[in-house]
Parts: sequence; structure tokens; C-alpha cells
Amino acid sequence: MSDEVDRQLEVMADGADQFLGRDELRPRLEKALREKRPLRVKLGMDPSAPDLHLGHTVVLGKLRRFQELGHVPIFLIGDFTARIGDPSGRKKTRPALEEDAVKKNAQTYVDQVAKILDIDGAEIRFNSEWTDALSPTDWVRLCSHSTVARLLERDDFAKRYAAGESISVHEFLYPFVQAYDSVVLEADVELGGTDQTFNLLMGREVQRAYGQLPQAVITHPLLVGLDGTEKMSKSLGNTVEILAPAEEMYGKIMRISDTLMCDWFDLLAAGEWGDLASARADAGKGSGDPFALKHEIASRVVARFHDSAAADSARRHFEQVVQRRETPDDVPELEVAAEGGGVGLLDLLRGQLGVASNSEARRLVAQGAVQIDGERVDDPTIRLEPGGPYLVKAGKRRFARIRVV
RNA sequence: GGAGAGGUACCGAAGCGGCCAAACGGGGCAGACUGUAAAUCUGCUGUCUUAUGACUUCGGAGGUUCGAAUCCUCCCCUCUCCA
Repeated sequence: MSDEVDRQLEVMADGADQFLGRDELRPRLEKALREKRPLRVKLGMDPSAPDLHLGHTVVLGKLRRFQELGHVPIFLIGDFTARIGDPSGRKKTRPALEEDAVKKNAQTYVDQVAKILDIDGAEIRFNSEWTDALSPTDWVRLCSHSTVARLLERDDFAKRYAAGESISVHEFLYPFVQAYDSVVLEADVELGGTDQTFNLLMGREVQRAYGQLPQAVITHPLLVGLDGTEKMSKSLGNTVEILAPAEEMYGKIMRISDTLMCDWFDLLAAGEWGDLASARADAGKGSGDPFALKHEIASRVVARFHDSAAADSARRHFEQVVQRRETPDDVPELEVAAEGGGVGLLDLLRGQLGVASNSEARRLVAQGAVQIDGERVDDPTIRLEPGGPYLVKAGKRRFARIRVV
């Protein structure tokens, strides 16, 4: 029995940055196991962007592990809080979202989360369910449980305040709402990124104020995005979306630095990649074969969100197109209507290859990035005669087979 | 309520009557290199059927001027200090 408690606590702590309230959790866990009343484990996310990315999956993976331990995963969609905008880690006020956008995003979240959790065994909740019912008096009471000084202690607020950045009053409300969610959900544990520490601790305080046992708080390091410096975040454009096509996902992962690769390995392994431990250790020391390890990580991540067949073909595609710089097998074939006896190259690049503008297309030609049937083109004004198909290449990764009709 | 400071391209930030499509840095794109990368080096980076050309752009709306990102007026937004 106590072995089982230890084992579970260890799984809970795996990969975590902090595990606050661990000692208090122990007796609750024992009781839970004894009485077969699983713990309620909360993870909240704001539907502020439609796509979940690898960064989200770090904590989601932990939630899944709780589920595997027999506890109740509660995935909370912060549809109300998204309308406030979480100030965590922000340098400026996050714009509040329109209700419609929030609803739409929330919908897609459930589908995406299902790739990680066993969704049937999970509790999916929306916090507007109870926040909309709060009266002004309730709000005042809720907000009385902390102080301005305390809120200003918070790192991101403190920095913004010191730097003379604006802080809107409503941003102060955010932690209160998140804390209140824990009260309503009677959370035993709440998960989050390290940037959530303040909000999560607020949950403990408010639960206490409402006569509940405070939740344990488990935070995980934030996954650094593709740029290798900032946390992965949609607004920074450094994400790998979990719904991304297999090839794109594979390619993005292959493009990260070796240092970042090690970081990702640790956060994304989720207790699964034990067989790669020694390769990981070598990579950390700068020895071994980091390239092979990166391939392996890319394959496993793709397999996790697609399947192993997709992972294999993504790998082949990468080896072919990026490593050997060959033409991929699956170049899209497009037909273009001839106008005045042919098609101008610039129109083609813009219309069929996804180049942003004629000027951009000209630049690509000038830079020697455009090829037709393997031949470099350096005159942007050429026209393609009816016929083909012509194999058109723009830059390293944009291909199309064009038939002019 | 009062007094100051400020809003510039994807982002940060210079410019403060013509030489400004707007320095510089970041980002992005392309090329070289490489284990795909990262790092490094080089170039490009508003649009237009490329043009010592035109058009749109410097918070918004007007105005002064041969000419405005740059001066004036009003408005909107942000920050600081004082009350």
C-alpha cells in the first residue's frame, strides 16, 4: 500500500519543476486509494488560440499519467478566463477575446485533447458554467481573499509595473477566477507550467478561504519554442501544433538545435522514452549521434499525434527532400490556364507556389532560388509555353508540377 | 483635475521640413557551410508585368507649405509625476 503511494508520488513528481503541498497530498492519496475515491486533478487552459502545440502537451501528458494511475483528469476550458486574458508571463496586456472566437477554439480543444487523454474517462468543464452565475457580491467576496501588495509581488506584474507598462485592473481578476475554479471543481491537485505558479498558489489560498483542503500544485518547466529562447507560444510563432501535418511536424523538430533537442526530450518523454536514455545522456555531453537521436524524437512525436506509418513516411520525406535535396514523390500537380499563349513565371510563383507577391517572386529569382525542371531560372519575365508538366521549385521546400493548358 | 513624456514598417528602435520606402538590431526569406540543424558568413526584406517610374506607409482626422514621419489644430491611446 505505502509502496503504491510512493510509486504514485514519484510518477506525479516526474519531470516536474515544483511539487508544492506534496506532504499534505500523501495522506489524501492514501485515503483515496483506501476508499477507492480517486483524486481530482485539474488542468486548465484558455482557448485563446485554436491550436494546441507541443508546449501544451507537457502538462497534458502529466494529466494523462494521473489518469493512468486511476485518478480523475479534469480538463478545464477557461472560456470565461480567456475573455479576461491571462497576464502570466506577459509583457503587456493580453487582449481579451471575443466570445465567438473563444467558443470556436474551445470546441477544437476537446478534439485535440482527445489525442492525449482518454477523453471518455475525463471530466471536461467550462468555467463560464459557474463564473457567469457569480453576483457582484460574490465577486467582491472572492477578491477580498488577497491583497494588492500580494498581486504586485507577482513576477510579471512587478516587472511590468517597474518598467512602466500598463496593467489593466481586470488582469488582477484572472488569478481569482482561476482559484475559484479549483473551489468549484474541488481539485486535489492542479497542474500547470511554471508561469502558472502564482495562479496555482492562489488556488490554495482561496480553497482554504472557502473551507476546503488546499490543492497540491505541480508545475512543469515551460517548453522552449523553435527559436530556442522564448517559451513556445502561438503569438511568438515558434510552435509545433499537434494538428500539424506529419511532414511539417517532423521537419520543424529536425530543425531545432541540439541543446533544445535535449530540453524537449526531457519534457516530452512523459515517462515513455526510457530506451533512449543513454542516447539522450550522450547528446547532453555533446557526444554520440545527436542527428540519429533527433530523427528518433521526431519520429516518436509524429507517431504520438498521427501514427507510426505517418512517422515513417515523414522521415522518408525529410531524408529525400531536405537531406538529399531531391524532389519529393508527392509534388502537387496543378493545372494552369494559359493566357496569351503561356503563363508568366511570376504569376505562377505567386498563384501556384504560394509566394507572397510579385516582388517577392522577383527576389527569389534574383537569388537563384527558382528552378524549372532542375534548371536555375534567372529571368523573371519568362513565360511557360502550354504543355508540361513543368517541375517548378521555389526555395528549398516549395515544389509544384505545373501543366499549362 | 494639473504637469510632462510618448505612439514609426512583422517586432524593438532611430529619424524631427526635401538627400525617407524611412538608419540600426531582431525576425523572416534566399545563398554558402553542415549531421537536417544550431553557430557563422553573404544578400534580400512595402506594393505594382523592374521602372534613373508610379502608388500606398510613420496613432486618427484636418491644416500650413512648391514639398511633412518631421510644423500647426483637434481627437484617440499609453506611460510618469503631482492632486
